Amino acid sequence: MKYDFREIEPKWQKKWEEGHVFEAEDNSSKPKYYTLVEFPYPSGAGMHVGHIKAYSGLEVVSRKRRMQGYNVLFPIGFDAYGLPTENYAIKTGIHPREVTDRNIKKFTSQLKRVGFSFDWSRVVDTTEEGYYRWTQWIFLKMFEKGLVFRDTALVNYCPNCKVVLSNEDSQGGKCDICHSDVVQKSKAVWYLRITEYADKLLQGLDEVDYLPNIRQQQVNWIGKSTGAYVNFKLKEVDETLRIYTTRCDTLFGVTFMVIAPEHPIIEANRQRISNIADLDAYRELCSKKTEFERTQLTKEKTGVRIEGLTAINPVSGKEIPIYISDYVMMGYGTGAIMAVPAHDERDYAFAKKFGIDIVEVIKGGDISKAAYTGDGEMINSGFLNGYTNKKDSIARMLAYLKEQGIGEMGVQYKMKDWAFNRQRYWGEPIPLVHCPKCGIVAIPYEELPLKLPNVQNFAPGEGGESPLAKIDSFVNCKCPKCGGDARRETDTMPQWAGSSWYFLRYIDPHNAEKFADPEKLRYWLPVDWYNGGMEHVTRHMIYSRFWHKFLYDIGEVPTSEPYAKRTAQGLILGPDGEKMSKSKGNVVDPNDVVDVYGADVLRTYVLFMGDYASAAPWSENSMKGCKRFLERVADLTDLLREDGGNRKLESSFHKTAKKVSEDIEELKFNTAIAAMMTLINEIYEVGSLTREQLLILVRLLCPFAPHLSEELWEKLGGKGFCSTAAWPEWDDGKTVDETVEVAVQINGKVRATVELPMGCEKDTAIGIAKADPRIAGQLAGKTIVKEICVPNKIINLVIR
RNA sequence: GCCGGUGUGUCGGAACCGGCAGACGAGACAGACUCAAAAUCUGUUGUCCGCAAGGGCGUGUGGGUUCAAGUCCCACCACCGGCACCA
Repeated sequence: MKYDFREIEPKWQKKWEEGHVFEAEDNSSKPKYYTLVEFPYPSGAGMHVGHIKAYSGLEVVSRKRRMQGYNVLFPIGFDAYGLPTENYAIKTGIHPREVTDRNIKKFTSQLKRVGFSFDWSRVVDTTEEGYYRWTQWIFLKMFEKGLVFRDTALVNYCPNCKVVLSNEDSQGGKCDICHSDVVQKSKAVWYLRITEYADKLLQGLDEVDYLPNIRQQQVNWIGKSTGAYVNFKLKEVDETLRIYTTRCDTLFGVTFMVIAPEHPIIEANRQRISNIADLDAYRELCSKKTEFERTQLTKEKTGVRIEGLTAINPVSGKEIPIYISDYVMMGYGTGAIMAVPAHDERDYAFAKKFGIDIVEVIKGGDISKAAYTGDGEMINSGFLNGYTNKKDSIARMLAYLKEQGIGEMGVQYKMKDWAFNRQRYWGEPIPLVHCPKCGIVAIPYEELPLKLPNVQNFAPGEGGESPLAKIDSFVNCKCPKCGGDARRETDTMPQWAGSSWYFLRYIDPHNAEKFADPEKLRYWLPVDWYNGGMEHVTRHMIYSRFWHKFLYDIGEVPTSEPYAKRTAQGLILGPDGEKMSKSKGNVVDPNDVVDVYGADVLRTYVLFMGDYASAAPWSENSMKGCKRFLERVADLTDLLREDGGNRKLESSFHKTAKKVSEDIEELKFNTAIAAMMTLINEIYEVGSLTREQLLILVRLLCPFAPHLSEELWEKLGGKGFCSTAAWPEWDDGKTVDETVEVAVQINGKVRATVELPMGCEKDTAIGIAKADPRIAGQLAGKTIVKEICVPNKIINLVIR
């Protein structure tokens, strides 16, 4: 058959659409399967081949599941709120709504051209009122349950984008959007109390099947540490300085304390501190540093001693100095530490620089040279002397602290609460009102959605306030509680809000009464398989798990975890092996590929190019190999014979069906395709095949190259759509050949191969092997010391 | 520094539970077809010695376990990703 993709691809895309072939059924007796891919941000640049790879994986799984008789939900949508669109709007004056609609249109047509089997009747757009109404609704539920709070705090602020960033969005001290340096700024911001869910998010990982590296990254991100809080009495005032430590058993070795420059105890004791001017100068210096600079200066320790405040070591009773230093962070623990210079590298460096005593409490190192951080016998530690096990000494000290009322066990997380607002226009309005009398008041649920007003100027204000602050008609309102004059919150939600629950909306996208019908949620949840990029593992994944767990706790969803299984695809690199980027000019546009090679070749190639989870460079030549493969499949129609059945081919078909079926489940698409290539190479060698055999191959190929498969299916008189035909079964018994080639080794080196009947007995096999002339030659005049025979695998004769 | 991962031909990459390393694809070389090129088809293609038969060496490095190691163990090196003065 002639392979004319330009004709067959649009033909089948149209037929699928008209036949509603890929739409999920709502009231089905079939088992369900929910496959989810990360919905794209509709950028102006259009789709990228990376999107194609990201979607092709579960596309294949979804198509296979349908053929296996599942009711499959494989939806798509658009995560359309976000800065790039807004920045583009500011530059061009075109409204973000218009830009978004245009981009979504572009993405839709590109996705359809590739023939993805998405359920297009369930498309979700996070910027639509019918959608963000429910984003606001969930937010209000969180507000109601006390998970939303406002705080003035040091926040990550991007001076270029003029927005507050969450920790997750400012990794490495760089703004995630524009990559400029993030600075610390004191600001009133909204937070979601995600830390309240830290433990649940950690424990939930045991219930799900995530790739190990994904799981590990989340564990690290949550960063749970178990330790103790200890209260240090101050000499001059009746106050205590509370610290957090993971090694409370080293308390006898504490010779000084360090607090973060922002620690409130300084403000509280200004009059008492004799060198307050020095402290202020140091604090001023720190506040100017970016987070990045602060964390990069790992070698040289700086700090200032607080004159006028002295702490007392609660176990030794000794007076110890207190310093401020920027190596202690206000955002972790209590913002204060007990320093044990003998057994902590940072404290050691600080003590050396400031000439502070170093007291050894764990034997094993040489503290005149360096801090010793290993294990060993406790010394100089009163009642802890002689302990050699860290666990025991910590337990003993914890008991003591509790008994004396000076401390207790504590848990800390690296994860921080989620800064949940942006001073931007293109986002969900936060449905809260500031009332001079009542404080912060939620707007009533019935008034949702709180619509984003239409504005002309999208630029943020110079003072970093939201463009919405300039719209009086939006800002001025009545307090829902007391009816008095009030002002609306003018910040909007961050980009990650809409994507935190979109997988729920797909289940019931047109519901105007609820975010989704509970019955439908019960049927479809959890998502059976979620695939996306590694870059979302610590942000979107954590956020959406948090929202879902919250909804579970208030009885709105039936499962505690949203995603049963999570995998990630690797990047597609440019032909030069570098990450694709506009500036490098190495970006491949999927449209260009489809124009020249067709969608089926593109789809097959992105899955064939390498291990799905690893990065691999684009190679047009390699793609040509996939084109040849599909052409050779199309040409198989020339080899059809009634008697084309050949014993060898029959087992090859069974083997291929098994291999393709199993590999798809493990995301090993490259070897699945290789198996089909091997099969057609064999068919060409044999020279003929039957119609039934070709129909098997066509169905195996269908998830990868569905247009060609449909065309062949139709040509061969298959019933209905190939896409809904039954997935080929295989017979394990028939995947086995009658004979096997077994390698015969002498002293571990292969010297011959012999053809043996499958399952041949050991003695017989060795007999045949010895009879082989080449083996016999080697054995002449030697003694056989050992004979090893693994049936159907190998024979090894050890001789002397 | 900590956590995770990777290291195999010229390239992308295969290899189940330890059992013939290099499947499949690309590239290269040779041949067929062609006036020619492209496309297509056939063959060769880890490396070294050899006319050949055959043999030696080969999965980042060094050791080890085993009849047998890309695969297991120990030590190290390089690269990639994430976190990072986290107390």
